[in-house]
Amino acid sequence: MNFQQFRFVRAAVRNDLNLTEVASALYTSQSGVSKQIKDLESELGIELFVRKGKRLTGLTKAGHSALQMIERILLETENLRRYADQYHEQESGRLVIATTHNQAIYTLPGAVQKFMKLYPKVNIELRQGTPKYVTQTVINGIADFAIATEGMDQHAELITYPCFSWRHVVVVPRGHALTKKNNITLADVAQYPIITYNHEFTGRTSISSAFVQAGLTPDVRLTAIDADVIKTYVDLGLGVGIVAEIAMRDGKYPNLVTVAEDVKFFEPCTTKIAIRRGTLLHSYAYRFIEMVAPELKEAELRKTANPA
Amino acid sequence: MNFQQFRFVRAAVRNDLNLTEVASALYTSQSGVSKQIKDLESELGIELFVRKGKRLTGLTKAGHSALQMIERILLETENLRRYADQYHEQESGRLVIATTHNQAIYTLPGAVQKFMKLYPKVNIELRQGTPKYVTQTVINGIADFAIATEGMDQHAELITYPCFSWRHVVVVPRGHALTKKNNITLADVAQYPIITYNHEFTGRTSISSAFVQAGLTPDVRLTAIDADVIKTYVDLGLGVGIVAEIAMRDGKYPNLVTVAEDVKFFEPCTTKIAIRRGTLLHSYAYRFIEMVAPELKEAELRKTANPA
DNA sequence: ATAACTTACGGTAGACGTAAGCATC
DNA sequence: GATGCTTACGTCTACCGTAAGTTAT
Repeated sequence: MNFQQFRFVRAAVRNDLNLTEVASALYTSQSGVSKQIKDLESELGIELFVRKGKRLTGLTKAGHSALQMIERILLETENLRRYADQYHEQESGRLVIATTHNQAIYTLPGAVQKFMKLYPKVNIELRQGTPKYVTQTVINGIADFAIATEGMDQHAELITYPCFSWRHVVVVPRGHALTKKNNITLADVAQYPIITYNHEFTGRTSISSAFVQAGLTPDVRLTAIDADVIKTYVDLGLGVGIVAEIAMRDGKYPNLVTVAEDVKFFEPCTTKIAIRRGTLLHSYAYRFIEMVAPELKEAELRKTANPA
Repeated sequence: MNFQQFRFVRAAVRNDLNLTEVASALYTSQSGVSKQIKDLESELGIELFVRKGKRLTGLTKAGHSALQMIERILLETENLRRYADQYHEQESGRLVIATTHNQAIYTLPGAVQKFMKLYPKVNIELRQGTPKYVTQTVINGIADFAIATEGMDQHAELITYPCFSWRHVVVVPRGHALTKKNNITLADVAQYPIITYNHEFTGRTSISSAFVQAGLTPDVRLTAIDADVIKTYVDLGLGVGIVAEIAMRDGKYPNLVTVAEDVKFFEPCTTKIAIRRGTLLHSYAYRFIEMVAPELKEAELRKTANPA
């Protein structure tokens, strides 16, 4: 039993049981991976993987349980290494952040800029994707933490911390009919084609529920993954946009205006930071989080994510 | 980083930082231990031990935290091995039970006998000692579980399960004055020299508190670690014995009788089984526990000792 | 003076990589 | 036939043990 074997097993599961991929992902030879896994199985006296001839097709029942233990052991070993690193006052390394487009482009830039000045030797990686991808990336330990708004609360493996709240706003080109109307209602908005986020990719619960509650079925003509695409099409006069208010603060589309911003058609959304339970981060990761949400202090995060 | 290094660090702390002892305990060379520990320290980039010249004198602050992580990693690795063993339906191995004399001699024999028939290839080791030794042995992972009455509830690392309750009884030689008296009180008992358990070694809270509550200061003339010694001296007429009622069921001292057994001078004691939290036992260990306390089922023990 | 850790060094087991073999798709 | 796992084998790293060196008690 050694850590390398554990890493191979974990990677095998994460790479669809393709040992060739595992080998390339972990920068080693395929035959070595194969042998180490077999060695581990023989030492434990149980088969971890179901094999069909020479192909791995799944985990055995025992393998499933063993995998959980192995993942925990590796997690804690990585914690130990990170702990040592930070004790060492190390200020170089990697910082992997899983996030969605909205956060990557509208909320993170300020923190990233500050962080890069403070820790010039830390390599920042933004892993951008859907909420599902974001949570998976953190659960797998590929990213140190996540910043996103949707899809992070349903996972027992994650612990989430609220950062800030915001609402969706209605956006139209300057001079649009809605800009001339007073006392705008959601029904008024629903009379125009809607351009907003793709549900599957971005989550837009608060938007949908607002229309449902008002008894309206909006004509969602076009959906996109990020606000910039949406704004581009609204700018072209193809419909009324609904985007996060933070997406309107960059002033890059001078021809677009928000309407009835005081009406608050939609329930607020809360952007959260998620850390995998039991994960200890580098000290600079906590610094980064504090830059995004100053009220989230390292001591608190460490305590809640690592009870005991 | 490898498991051997972790084992060396753990053993170093458990063997008073004496690496020579560590080497002999783990059946390896002293120089190897020394080198591996240094290698680990250099890989982590932190000193785990405080050194005074060539002698280890303590743990550093970082070493203290690292030790906790290391112990947890080793614990879970041992769990993995045991899990595999039991999946393998393995019926050979070791079963280490930490216990006190009283349990070793009066409650365990029946279970041990049954167990040895059922699992002839399992080596049973009874680690007998004081309550403090018993708890320490389980916390260190040297014993699989403990059976004892006192001193196990104060440890957060342990989870205890009540097995059965019993009381202490008053024992005298046949024909003793107390056997002729009716309506015996504790005050009557206190008029004679008392022979009972050594407080430090065995714990005798319920005995002491009974006398305190009755406003009596008994003349505890002789204390011993085990009931057989006590009974021997009572048999010689040197005083009145107070022993666990279970110790009177063997019939080996035909000249001794209990007095006023219906009076119940002392509060009941509960003998408990303790498992270190996070420890997974061999299946045969659960079988043994069920033999001692049939209501303690494997599923329940595994669930409570291994949440998540 | 003794106990105890470190350093040096040679031997060996085990991990790694290349290449060939064989089983699925 | 292509992909992908296993087996075989040579290489080399790194762990282990012996022995000598060094530092506290």
